Amino acid sequence: MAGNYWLFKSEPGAYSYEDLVRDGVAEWDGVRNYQARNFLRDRIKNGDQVLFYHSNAKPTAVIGTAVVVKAGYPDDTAWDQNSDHPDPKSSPDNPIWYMVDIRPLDRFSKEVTLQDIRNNPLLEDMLLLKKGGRLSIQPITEQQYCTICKMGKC
DNA sequence: GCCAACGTTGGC
DNA sequence: GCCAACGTTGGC
Repeated sequence: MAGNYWLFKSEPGAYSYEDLVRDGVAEWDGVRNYQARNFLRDRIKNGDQVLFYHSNAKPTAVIGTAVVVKAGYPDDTAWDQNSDHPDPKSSPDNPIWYMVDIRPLDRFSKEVTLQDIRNNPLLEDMLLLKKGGRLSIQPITEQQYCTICKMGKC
């Protein structure tokens, strides 16, 4: 299988890996950044594998893996005024924002912290480490994915 | 809580 | 189309 690999960021206070395990399947909604939207809409496919990263956490780290179970489709929370992130410019007829569904795979027995990633020369090219690597959805390589999985002993 | 680095908005 | 102001992200 020639799927793609991604890193999804989430603030654990908003939605943690534990929440994903509890829910079983999560709609990855609320992404309001065009670059990330393009990935969600055009590139992320069923079966793609995902590293789940906790940002704004102690420590900031990759917690586990997940798999995409539904490719990009319109984010209907955008036109729900009661949602956490409504956008009046988006509508069912003309959706601006997209989301995917993911399901948890393996929780790491050891969190892979940002510092661990920095310290591994194999991972020096990751967007996460670049200045301004704030994108909440980042493409990663298979090698980067596998390296981090091994570090997390999953 | 601070602040650097971005993205977005809006006046012109 | 430029760019200043503003909001957000996210590490520390």
